Amino acid sequence: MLSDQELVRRAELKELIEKGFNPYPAEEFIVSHSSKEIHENHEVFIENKQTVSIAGRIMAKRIMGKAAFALLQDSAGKIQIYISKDSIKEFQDESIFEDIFKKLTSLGDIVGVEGYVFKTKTGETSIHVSKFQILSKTLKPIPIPKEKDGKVFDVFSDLELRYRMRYLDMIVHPHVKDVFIKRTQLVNSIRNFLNNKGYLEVETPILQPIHGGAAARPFKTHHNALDTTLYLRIANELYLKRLIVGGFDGVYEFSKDFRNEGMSRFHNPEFTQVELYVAYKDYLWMMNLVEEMVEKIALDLHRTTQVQVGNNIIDFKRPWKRFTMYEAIQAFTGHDISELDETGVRKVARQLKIETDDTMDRGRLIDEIFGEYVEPKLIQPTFILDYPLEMSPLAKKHRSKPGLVERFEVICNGKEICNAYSELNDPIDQRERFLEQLKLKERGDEEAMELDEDFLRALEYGMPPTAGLGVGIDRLTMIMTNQHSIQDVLFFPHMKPEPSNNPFQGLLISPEYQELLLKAGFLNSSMIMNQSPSEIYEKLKEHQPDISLEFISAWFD
RNA sequence: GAUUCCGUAGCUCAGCCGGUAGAGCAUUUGCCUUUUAAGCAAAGGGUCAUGGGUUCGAAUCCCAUCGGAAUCACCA
Repeated sequence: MLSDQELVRRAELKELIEKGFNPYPAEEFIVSHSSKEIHENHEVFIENKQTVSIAGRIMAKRIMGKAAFALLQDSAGKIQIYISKDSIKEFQDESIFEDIFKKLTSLGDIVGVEGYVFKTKTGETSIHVSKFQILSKTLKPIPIPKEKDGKVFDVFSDLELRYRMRYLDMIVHPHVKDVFIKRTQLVNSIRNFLNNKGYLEVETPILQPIHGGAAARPFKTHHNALDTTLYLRIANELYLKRLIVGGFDGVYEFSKDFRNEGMSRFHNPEFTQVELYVAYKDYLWMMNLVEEMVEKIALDLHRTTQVQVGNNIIDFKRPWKRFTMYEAIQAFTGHDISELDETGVRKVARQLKIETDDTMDRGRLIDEIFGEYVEPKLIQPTFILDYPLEMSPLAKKHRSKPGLVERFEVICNGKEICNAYSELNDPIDQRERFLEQLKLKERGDEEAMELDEDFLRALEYGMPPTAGLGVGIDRLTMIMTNQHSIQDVLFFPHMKPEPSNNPFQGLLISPEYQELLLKAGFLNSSMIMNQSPSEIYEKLKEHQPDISLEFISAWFD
């Protein structure tokens, strides 16, 4: 069903065609200036009565009989146009104003105009239009907010619709684009930084027969020709390390990774990391690189190391604070757990009112204490180093502290933004760590890592000592652009699939029974699949007594 | 998964101790040649998320379902 406004626009479209105007012309429209360029040079342009041509979307229309003002929005901003019977009659037929602009141009339509720059009585730089043309007719009304004295009216604020229809969101809220421009600048900043260091950007498989490199549940798919199971990668770590084995000194990849887990303002099923591996380096060296790189990102994006995030100002200026995990826990809880065994740590955890259970080993307990008492309090970028071995099956054992690995994370604004190790390159130790993971898997840990024989084989051929790093691009972008939710730094955040016009999609049910189902309160396929055939039978019987249970059961096949 | 809140016109929202569905913007028509939330005059537009219950009567009260948001939990 089309709304009255949609019907009106379709009628306008028809009339345009009947009058001989193509509402979607093929020819190039030559744009001479952007709205921004005109505003920036308005004094010169006005003095010279500079002729400009500009294209964009009509965002406001104010008609006063034989003259009118409209706001044109292009990718750079907005500019007012003035169009009247007199302003165009020298170059085009008067009817272009009377019929086309006044009657057949709607808010949201994309138009092209030509004219000279001038200033109105009220002092607004505008274009005095001599030629007007519709370049694309819109069929749906656009929820345009109004603005006066800094107050905004009728903001298009439905988050679901904004995320589902990001194109509409950005038309209506152009500033949304700024976040994404910053995101690309951030990626470019990292890429330039790593390229300047001489590291090679590479691509590795997204479809993997064994999902490795992280602890997470994967998305599973199937390759028909080979009749094998494949997984969307949860990380690319093990492939990049194979490249280090193969002889590259430094490789990195911007990697879309996929994790089949819950969603929140910090989690999207697909997200982006940059991973970097550098041969002959260790995690201490990597800390300096991270500091330098993130400081540079802040400078590239903001020309200062200080970034406003929520109520805090975060300063990325080097050097950042460094704590070992034990030091951090002692600093924030007063407990020194460095010498305690599992029982001792559990006792401390209980004192700190942390819920514990018997499946938690020492490493997990420490992580809980850290996550509860330390992480949320670290606002300024802070290195936490030397993690318990149990939680890091791919990290090298600490050179001097038994039970720990050479690993660091950077915590910023209460969240992890990167993770790095001196990479484990001892193939025998690595095999043992994988076997530990298998034991966890047998105990029901769905996120324990798989044993990857080919990766072990690669290590057996020898991997140089290597430092590795993973940086969460989405979370870093959230901090660098002061966004509260990961959905605000992804153009198209994951959403539940939109209900289609056929609510019973995926089920073989004829239209007459669909009607019956709707009448009985079954609105879509999931509501049907959640019920047993006999439950549905009982309900449908009330509306249509002669229906049979067998008939309904067939829908489930 | 838990708790709380929300779903009324294209957009933003009001109406909710039960009694004929409202406003502004948007849309349509008329007037208006420097307006800027333009103005003035008029008109059209709603299965009040869905299904059921209570009732003489439900947008309003109750139950269930669907969808969304926030916080928490999960995400080493």
